[in-house]
Amino acid sequence: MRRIAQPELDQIGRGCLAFQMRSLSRAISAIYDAALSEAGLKTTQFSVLVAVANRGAVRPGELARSLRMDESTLSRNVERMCARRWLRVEPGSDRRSRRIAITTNGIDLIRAAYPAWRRVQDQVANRLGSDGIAALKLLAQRLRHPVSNE
Amino acid sequence: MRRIAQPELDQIGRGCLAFQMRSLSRAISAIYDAALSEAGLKTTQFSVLVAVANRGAVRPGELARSLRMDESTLSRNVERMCARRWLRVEPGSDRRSRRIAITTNGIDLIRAAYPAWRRVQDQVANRLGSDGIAALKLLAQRLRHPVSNE
DNA sequence: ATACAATTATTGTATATACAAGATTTTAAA
DNA sequence: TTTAAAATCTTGTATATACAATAATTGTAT
Repeated sequence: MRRIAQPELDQIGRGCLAFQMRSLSRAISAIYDAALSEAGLKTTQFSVLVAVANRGAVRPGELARSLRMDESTLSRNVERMCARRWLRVEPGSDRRSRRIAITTNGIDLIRAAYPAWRRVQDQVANRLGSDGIAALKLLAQRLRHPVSNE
Repeated sequence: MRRIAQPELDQIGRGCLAFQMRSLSRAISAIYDAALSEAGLKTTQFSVLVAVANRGAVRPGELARSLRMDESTLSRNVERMCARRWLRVEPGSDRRSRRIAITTNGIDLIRAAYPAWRRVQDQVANRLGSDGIAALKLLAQRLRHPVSNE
């Protein structure tokens, strides 16, 4: 088994694309979480809340696909948000499926959190610049649609 | 309190920069985790392992800063990795500080995981393209160093 | 009709993450 | 030197995340 040289190790550490992306995610999430904390919720919760408000009563699986989130992850998130009366789960058309709906409390919470979200969104957008925003879009596209010729 | 219109809601959902970044992080982490699972570790663990191997015995706080990770987060990660005998915590110069070191097992694990990491790194790099990689770098720079004129 | 496959969602278990609150130890100030 | 402040880590608590396993229901093939 070959030895891994020191310069190579350094390249691995700083060069790992997953690490870089996770690092960015942590950084940006911290900024948003700090801004949204005054409204008493987290970034992910805000996203889920808005998604449900946007789509009306929606099946868990469908919502998870839409948010590109694992079903079980969403399930746990919804669980917490139901406990807080921001969401509500109703029986679905099928007896195995369900429908997630937003409550009046949830709608109020979106309204209450919106100013803080707007501020931080503008602030971060400024910080990233238009090319930064474009960079984000590019990455999303590349990760969603793999290049065909390989 | 103003009502938030439907089109605006849609913009909030898909436009939230934190949400986009988290989504990317989930996507890329899933790819790396799948590749590294054959070696029995996760992306973050690999990063921490390599960082420690790279820097030699290092203080927790220093390592956390270097990885841009919360100290408590790192502490918990190290805890798990010590339980697996990949890392070891030694007394530091100070009686309040400590030094994290990699074990022989840890070094072996890096060697064992390296081929899988190399493969997935190349695969994702291909998928992102050189401009994708550049985009990632740009974002990191913008998030680390805020634009001065605002 | 019955047995098997597919759909839909939740639970078990484990890692990742971070804020706030300790617990120790050093340093600095009075 | 006694005491307050700073430094350094870990722990308490909560959320985020996902893979594998389970549970329940519906659809299908024989």
